[in-house]
Amino acid sequence: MSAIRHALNTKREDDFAAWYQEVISAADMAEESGVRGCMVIKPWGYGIWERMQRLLDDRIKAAGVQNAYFPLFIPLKNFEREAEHVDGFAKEMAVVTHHRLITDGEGGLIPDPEAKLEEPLVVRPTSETIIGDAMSRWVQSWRDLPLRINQWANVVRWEMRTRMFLRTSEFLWQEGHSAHATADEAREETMMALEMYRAFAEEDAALPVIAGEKPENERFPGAVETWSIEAMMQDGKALQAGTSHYLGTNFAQASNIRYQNREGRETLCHTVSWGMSTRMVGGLIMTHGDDDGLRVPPALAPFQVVILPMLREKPEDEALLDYCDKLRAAIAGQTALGEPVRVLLDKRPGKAAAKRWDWVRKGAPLILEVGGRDMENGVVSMLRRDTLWNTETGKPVFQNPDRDLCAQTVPTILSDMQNGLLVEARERREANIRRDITDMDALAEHFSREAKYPGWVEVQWSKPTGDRLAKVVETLKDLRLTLRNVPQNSLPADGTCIFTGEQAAERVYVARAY
RNA sequence: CGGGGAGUGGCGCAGCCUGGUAGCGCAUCUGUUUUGGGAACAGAGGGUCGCAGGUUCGAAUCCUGUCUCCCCGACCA
Repeated sequence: MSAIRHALNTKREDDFAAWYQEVISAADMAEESGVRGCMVIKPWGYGIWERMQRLLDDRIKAAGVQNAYFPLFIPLKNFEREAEHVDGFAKEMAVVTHHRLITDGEGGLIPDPEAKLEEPLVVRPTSETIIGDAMSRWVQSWRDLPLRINQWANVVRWEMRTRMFLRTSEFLWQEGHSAHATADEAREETMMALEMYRAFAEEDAALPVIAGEKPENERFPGAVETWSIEAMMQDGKALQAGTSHYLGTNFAQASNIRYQNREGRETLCHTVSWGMSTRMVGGLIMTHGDDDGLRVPPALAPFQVVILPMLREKPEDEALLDYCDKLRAAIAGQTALGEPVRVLLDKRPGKAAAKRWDWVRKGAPLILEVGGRDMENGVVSMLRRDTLWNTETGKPVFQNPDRDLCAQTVPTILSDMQNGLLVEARERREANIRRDITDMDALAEHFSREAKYPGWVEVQWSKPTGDRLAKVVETLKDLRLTLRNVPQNSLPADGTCIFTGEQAAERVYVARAY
């Protein structure tokens, strides 16, 4: 077995945080902007986000939800209406107080004191209040319900500590908002969104997730119930990858969203909100990345196949390019995962071998290198990103299929790869979940070990509330652990609560989290 | 926001303690020879040392302030 020369300098097992950052820069996904907590998303990173948008947006529209757009700025008083909401977000809001700059006389600019806003505007951290305002105008009658809206937008939360994609001051997301006549209907919508996220994560992003309800202490500020999908990263930590909230009538009350029912009585609506963000890109990296960079699931890859002609800057290049272009056209004519295959013929000058490693780091699923000898034999040299190395020789594994057959097999390979990434991630997750820990000592022991991948623990608990829950949360905090969610469809509880010793009510996941 | 570390050509770093002509590696450009698996050699270009003040004849270096990034914590749908 020969040593493999990986495409990255940092290995996951040596320094996971450093590895994560190296993937982002080596795969050319994003970079620091110089503005605190804000990043520049580069074409490859943004292309992946665009794919996520496309696929999730298709699901949103298929569910009958319509897109709209609401303002970036929210009057401060909108926020004051929902007390818990204020508490939850007040500490992390960007505020606009002036609308004009003047020179300070020393070559600089300062806000013009004369141009102070009567009422400050906050930059939206989420849009419940401003959309609630609109909903209060749009909803009059029971016939206007349900009202189901989604917006794709940027939001700002002034976070203390930021990490690219995982927690940035400004991030991109979609937020769905709906108003319903009844609690049952609103809860059904909450679950619809949760299921949509689960399906998107698993089918499109190849990210296995646990869908479940967040405990009381982890609820969205102002929500009655918060549900999430949780994914396990390769370092064993949990990442909340999407949330769906049943808001009861709290926000309807605050924004005055009422309708006249069939009996003519004024009635409060029940509202719902749900969101998924660019954080998903971070989850993708930490789930599918390896020591050679990112591996993009084919459904999300901006380019699923990259063709690299081995150009020599000589007259014969023309014939080679022609050969490659026929290959490109044949592949582009194929359908994989329900869409035309996205293929790039990378004609940039430069050595094919150097470009190959660029695309490996970016995680393009299939790389096809084509040289003069391939052309003579009517074949291509194919490299699969998911099975890159021959561990015996320490060299990349090239296959040499016939050019025309190759085009036809691309869809199968891509769909195998899509499925393979999901299976691999799911197996890794299952191998790192413990379900046999029943007392706090064992829990502490499990997470105190030097183990690189402590993973998650599913425990049984009595679902305490209020102060008793606060005590549990405090205990877990000492172990740097958090309650993740109570999975749907889990086995009923049959033991005692690991925290209180009482009869258990349900099962809940405990993990370190991002 | 607390503790720690760091900002010097595109990237990674040395120089700072003890002030005196801004350096190295990679990358880039040009040339030559190579080239079917991450090329070699030679030459060249590129930086007012994060920013703003101060001390000094002289500041990357010393002092003050400030911004940004990384790690740990606190915080965080």
